[in-house]
Amino acid sequence: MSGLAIAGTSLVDQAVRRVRDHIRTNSLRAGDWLPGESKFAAELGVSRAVIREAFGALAALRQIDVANGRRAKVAAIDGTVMGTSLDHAVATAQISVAEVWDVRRTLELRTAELAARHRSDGDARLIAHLAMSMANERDDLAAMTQHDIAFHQAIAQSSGNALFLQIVRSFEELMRIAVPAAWQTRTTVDQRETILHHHQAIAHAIGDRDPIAATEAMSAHFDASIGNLMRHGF
Amino acid sequence: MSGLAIAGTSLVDQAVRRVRDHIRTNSLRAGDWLPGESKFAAELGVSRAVIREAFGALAALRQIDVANGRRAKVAAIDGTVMGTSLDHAVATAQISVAEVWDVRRTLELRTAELAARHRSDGDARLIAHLAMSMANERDDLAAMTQHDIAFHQAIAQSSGNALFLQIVRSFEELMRIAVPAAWQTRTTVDQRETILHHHQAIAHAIGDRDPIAATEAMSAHFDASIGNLMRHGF
DNA sequence: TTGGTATACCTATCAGACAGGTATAGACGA
DNA sequence: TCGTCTATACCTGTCTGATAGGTATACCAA
Repeated sequence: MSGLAIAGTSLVDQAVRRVRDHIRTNSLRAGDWLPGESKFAAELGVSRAVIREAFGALAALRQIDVANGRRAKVAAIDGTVMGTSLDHAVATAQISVAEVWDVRRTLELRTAELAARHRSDGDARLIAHLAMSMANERDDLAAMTQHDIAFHQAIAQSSGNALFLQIVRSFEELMRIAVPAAWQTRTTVDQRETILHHHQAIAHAIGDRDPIAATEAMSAHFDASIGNLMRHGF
Repeated sequence: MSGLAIAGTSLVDQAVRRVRDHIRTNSLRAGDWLPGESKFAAELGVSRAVIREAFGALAALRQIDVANGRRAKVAAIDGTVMGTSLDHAVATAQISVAEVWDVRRTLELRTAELAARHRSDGDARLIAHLAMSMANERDDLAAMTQHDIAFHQAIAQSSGNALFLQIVRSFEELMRIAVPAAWQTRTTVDQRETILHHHQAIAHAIGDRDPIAATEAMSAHFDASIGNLMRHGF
């Protein structure tokens, strides 16, 4: 009706591109406001429904935040996008947990190394505290899982590289399922103590600002954990 | 009006969850069909507009494919989601190119190692061919960039781990800008030859099934490339 | 100056309508 | 009997217009 359809792209796609361009052209930063839906609708000569779908798509990608009553704003970075993608890929059997864990291992050997180099004193305290909490609450599976996840994220945070943190965060959903499952395959007290010691060894190495030891401790940790996962056919 | 609003979640959010649940509950795989929009609308007691926005959100996340006239189907995995997230994060200054490149380096040292272990003969041929193409077309910046990107993706492909490939693919957009930029900071013939030799060394190591040499060659490659990027304040 | 309220603006959702793409059952010819 | 073509039912893409309800701000009163 109104507006020429450009080469096979839907109006919604064009709207998405227009909003992205607006962000780039005006060098908007996280927290900055966008014009309202009607503004974009009028500008593109399309109905508000089209812009709504475009906003919805960008909100799904966590590039903008929308809320009832107020205008949309540019969103702060958020690892949940990659997280939900991973979940979907695993749920539809396009990627195996073993493959995800290999990627995790690769990244977390590096975050351990970087954390050992760049940690602040507060970082070191938090990491040590989380390793200790895991040991203290070894009988509360849910609490221990939570600490385990926080432990790995704290290390990524200490690496000083925001992207590592976001990616490690995206593993959270999968860890929430896989960590307790792996823990329950460890039937002897010995096996469980080994895992807890690994965490403390990592914390110590980072506390000592020893990158090599940190990498090795993390490597040993993954060898033990992943080996177990694989043996149980995850 | 119709349907109780559950604790602050919008109807669209509920619809998104419902569709995701449908996929999981029925163990749908990539390519499988979903019910039509009206079916979901009737089931949830909401208007079709709500379902459309939900479908749009999932399509933006590449979890489903929608097209005019036919029902939506479960989408095959696609690294562009993380790619657009990266672009957005970099464009809004939430992540620096240096941070992305550190992550790239970390992952690609591993893909080089895995490729050396798991490559097929066809993989090795393709990788060697791309390294040679880069050298042959060293004067055509666009063609060389394309081959460079394909080279790194071919290695990730040869790793045998689909997730590595998807993540490496997500760097494509950034590489398309950064690779030519970096190339133009290399003013002497020597500097450029070095980069080309690095690529061929990687290809050889993978061809020789030598994981250690492959890792080292990739490491040397990144040292040279990133060092250059950093010095020019990217 | 302070505090509260009316109001303008904005998003969330609905209902109904129409245009145009896809797929398939059934008609038709070989 | 089998292949090919077409009419049709179903589906998505988009529009219009309307209502409900959340937010923020200008303005008035104390």
